[in-house]
Amino acid sequence: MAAKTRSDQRRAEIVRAALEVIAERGYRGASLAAVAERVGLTQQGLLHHFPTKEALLVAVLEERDQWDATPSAREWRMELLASLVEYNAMRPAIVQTFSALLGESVTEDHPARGYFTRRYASVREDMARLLRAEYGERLPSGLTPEQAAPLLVAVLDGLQYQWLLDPENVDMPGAFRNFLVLLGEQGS
Amino acid sequence: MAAKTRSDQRRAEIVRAALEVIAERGYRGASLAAVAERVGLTQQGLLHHFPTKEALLVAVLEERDQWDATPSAREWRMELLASLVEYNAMRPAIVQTFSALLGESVTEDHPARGYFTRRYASVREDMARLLRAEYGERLPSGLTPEQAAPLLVAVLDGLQYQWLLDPENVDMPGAFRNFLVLLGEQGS
DNA sequence: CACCGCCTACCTGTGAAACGGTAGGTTTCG
DNA sequence: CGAAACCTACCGTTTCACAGGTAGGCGGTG
Repeated sequence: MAAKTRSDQRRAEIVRAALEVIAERGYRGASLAAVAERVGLTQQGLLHHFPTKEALLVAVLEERDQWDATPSAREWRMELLASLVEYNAMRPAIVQTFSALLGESVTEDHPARGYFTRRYASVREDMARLLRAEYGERLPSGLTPEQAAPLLVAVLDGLQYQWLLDPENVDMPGAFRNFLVLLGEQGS
Repeated sequence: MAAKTRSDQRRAEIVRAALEVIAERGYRGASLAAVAERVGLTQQGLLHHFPTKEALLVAVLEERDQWDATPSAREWRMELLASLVEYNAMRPAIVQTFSALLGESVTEDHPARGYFTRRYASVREDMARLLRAEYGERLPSGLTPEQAAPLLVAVLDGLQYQWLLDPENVDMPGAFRNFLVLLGEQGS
């Protein structure tokens, strides 16, 4: 599937440009004209590939889904999670895109709201599974995987905001590793 | 100071309305007309009290500063923090306002960016202070207060997003209490 | 108390820009 | 030749903001 037709290539270019513009201005602030200009198109030329602005957003979100579906279908380990954070720390643009979208998505009738709601439910499940694989039914702290999973996700997101706002003073990968210590170890 | 002149009352009304509209549409999506209508004014009438949209945002942020400055100047305890989360869980609107603003603020040239950067630096300090008062130089896990503080803040924010997106399935106060267990106790 | 002038709090009117989207023509390429 | 890719032209709406007018309360003065 997904033959590399000329059209598909163009669409991929546009989606990448949209990621950038959304990172800079958010979804509401991202104009079709700005995205179009970045790939050397007019706004109407862009609308030929994506009939509405919302269709473009959907494509962006789908791109993201394929993005972390690649690490061989949700069979991570704790170590990989830490290195994922390190990887993210080298790509502020992409982190910024989805942090901005997450923030917007809590507002009413936002077109990404359903996506994020579903996604976080699913990510929490994945994380609970991962924690169970790592620690069994009880973490060293006594929490169940289902209790710890939302905290793990919250730390990932929360650290991203602090880091995006002040990358000089917030060591995201280091902080996350500290959290893993918190999860895994009992008083030294 | 701050005599309750007619003007000050009006401004307070407007700020409250702005909080609501921002919660629903974000800052970029919040139109002056929508805020004005909510207090029974025209958009131009509103601009008499706040000369620009940005001035209104500044007033909203200042309101927030006074908001949690009231708990007797940063002398909280861990217990109070948990009950603050419970309190927030009863006021989704206000949480939504500032979660939406935080999300937007990571985009370029956002007028609230400086505010949030400063605020988070200061909140991390406050939290480190609080943790030190509670646990001394080392938490049970071995982390220093300065290492744990960003994690505490991250959990607070991250949980808010998960809860706003899916209040039925995310028990924010409960999850936060679990985090306090993680911070304070060693395996049961 | 009557009058007057002024300042505050609004209003109407207007504008320029940006927005997403439609319609329809033209080029390019297989 | 036919379809896909892209453009020009346009439209209606919404946005923040400016300009200028008006109504009403309030203080001072005769």
